[in-house]
Amino acid sequence: MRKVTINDIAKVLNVTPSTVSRALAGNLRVSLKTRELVKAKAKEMGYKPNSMASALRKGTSDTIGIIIPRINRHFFSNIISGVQEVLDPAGYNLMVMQTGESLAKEKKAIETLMNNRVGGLLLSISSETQNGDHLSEVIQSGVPLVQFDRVLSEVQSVKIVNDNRQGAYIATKHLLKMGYKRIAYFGGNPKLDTYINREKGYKEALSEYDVPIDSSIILHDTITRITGKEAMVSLVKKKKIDAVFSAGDYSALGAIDALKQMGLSAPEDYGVVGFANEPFSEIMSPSLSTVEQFAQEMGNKAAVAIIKSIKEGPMNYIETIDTRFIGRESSIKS
Amino acid sequence: MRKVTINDIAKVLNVTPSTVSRALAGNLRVSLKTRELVKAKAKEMGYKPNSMASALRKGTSDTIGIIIPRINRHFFSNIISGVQEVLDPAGYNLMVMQTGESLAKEKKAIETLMNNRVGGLLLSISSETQNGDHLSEVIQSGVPLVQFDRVLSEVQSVKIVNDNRQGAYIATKHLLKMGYKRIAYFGGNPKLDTYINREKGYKEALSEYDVPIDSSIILHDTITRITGKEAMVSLVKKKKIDAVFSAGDYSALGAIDALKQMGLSAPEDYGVVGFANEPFSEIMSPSLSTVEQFAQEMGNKAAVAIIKSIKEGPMNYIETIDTRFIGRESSIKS
DNA sequence: CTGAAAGCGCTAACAG
DNA sequence: CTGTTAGCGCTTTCAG
Repeated sequence: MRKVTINDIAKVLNVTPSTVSRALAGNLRVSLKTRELVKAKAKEMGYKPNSMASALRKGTSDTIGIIIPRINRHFFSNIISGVQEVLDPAGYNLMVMQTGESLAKEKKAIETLMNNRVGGLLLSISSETQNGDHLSEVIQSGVPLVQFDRVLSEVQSVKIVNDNRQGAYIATKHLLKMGYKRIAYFGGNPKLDTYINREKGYKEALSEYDVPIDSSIILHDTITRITGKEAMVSLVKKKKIDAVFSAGDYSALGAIDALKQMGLSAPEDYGVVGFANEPFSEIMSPSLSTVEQFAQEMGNKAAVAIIKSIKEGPMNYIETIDTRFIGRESSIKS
Repeated sequence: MRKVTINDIAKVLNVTPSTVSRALAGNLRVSLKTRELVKAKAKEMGYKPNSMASALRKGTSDTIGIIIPRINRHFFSNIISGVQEVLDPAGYNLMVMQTGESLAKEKKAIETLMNNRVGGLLLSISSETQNGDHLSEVIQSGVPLVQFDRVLSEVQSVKIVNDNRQGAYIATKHLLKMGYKRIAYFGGNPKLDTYINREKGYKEALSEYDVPIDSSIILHDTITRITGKEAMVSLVKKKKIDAVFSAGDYSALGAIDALKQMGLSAPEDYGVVGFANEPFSEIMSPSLSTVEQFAQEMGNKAAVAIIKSIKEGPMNYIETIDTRFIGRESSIKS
């Protein structure tokens, strides 16, 4: 049972393949009558277009590639969801690649996607990625690129990012308003823009409240539950702080683990605020104050941008998405 | 800057495209010397194979399609991760489609994937899907199919499933061992095999302990946090139960919400066990006893199966993955 | 061991 | 409004 092609339809209808192709594409240059005739026959014969053939001929496909560090992270899977929300009705498909935070895998993913002649590329770099050397091929080939969340500022492309500075700023300010004064910062990879900006926002809030910045309570690579817990134990023992703003919910959770273990509690003894609004943050006890990032929205915007770039050619601008502070038990003193 | 093709390389080297093609593919019928020569030249010229052209010619691609209800569910994103773990080193790519639990979208996803001439199809059906009519095209075309987690038993294909019966059985048995006697069941869509089997396991355990099965405390479509909470409130008020085995962690969480709201607690007043080992289940308070499903492993197995089916032709067998019970605070009386 | 030739299925000038 | 022609880039018989 060979697949039916446009040639088969053409023969049956005594027209040429071109006409069938045009009719199927809804080209107005073919008469309404033949258009409908062709479409009906195609359906009747069970015709399925061959995307490969079309893509080969056109030199580009309706598939968009997306590269992310890990798919099983709530934030990223929601972005994907948001991307598909837009791509799907527009007739584009998504090919998903994960880097697992490895630059080598990122390079390979880009290569594979380019070999597949994707119509566009959505990228959130791995934590190992330091520059855009491996993207030159993409740029030169003219395949539109949209970076999101973790972006390389040096690379020309649309960039969709959270306002990490603003999010950290309001979170820290909230702690200050609540009366906490010696607020530690738990950050991630200090080379990533994401964390650089969160630290910036944190410092900005402190300065605004004339709280001196103490580098001994500003910690990097303290972003997991374990490292957050260890850091908290140490800081509490040294009596250095009365609150933590953590650039991630997991390390904030670790901080709360530490408090519980030491017989202390939030918000009474120490204030704790996280970042990301992970699902567990609402459910844990005490519930965790945090900063919500609109992943779905980021996905939507990235998708809209890539479609626009495909249609109108590569663009180059930054779009920033506001975050929202969510006050919960861990930081609100009654 | 046009892309360099196999013809370009052939010209430069004064050989034919066939030879280049063969050399690049590592065909042993071409001399080692030319093979290396071609490869070197290809690299030098920045040759990138065109997957489309190859796929068109061969009639099938190295892309595998996967269809899932929602990507932003911990369970499914972990499956994808597991799938890629295997596909990636084997040289296959993944195209991801979501149905959002809609049959119409599932049909469309299948069509798109078939139009893209995927080499194989991984599928976990939507909750709306009742039969495999829409899969006949896949089966007939000879594209290998592997179903996972939510499967249609009538459809011939490899099927990778959790042992839902066994998971529910051990979870319920655990509650019985802890001394709970009147155990409610919170289930999902009663037409899905997944829930049918969980209910089966639940009943099996009860029978084993000579506990009569009471259909008034067996609830379906009670799988969200909200519905779980409502159901729990109602059952507690009626004094019908002393424990719940919930076929999902969210509804178990809802049950605990209900208890808290009524000034009751687990495990003292009521025992609660969930299913899925969602990340929050460990973090919430009381921590939730639950059944762990090995999503990553399921992904691995599905990927292995699809590769095997691609190489050796469609197969038809069921593979069951054991689940593991995790006892936590919500059900362990001291 | 290499070449010649054909074609996968579709689209897009160009012509009429 | 429709047909002719050519070709996207690659693989694969069939020859030699």
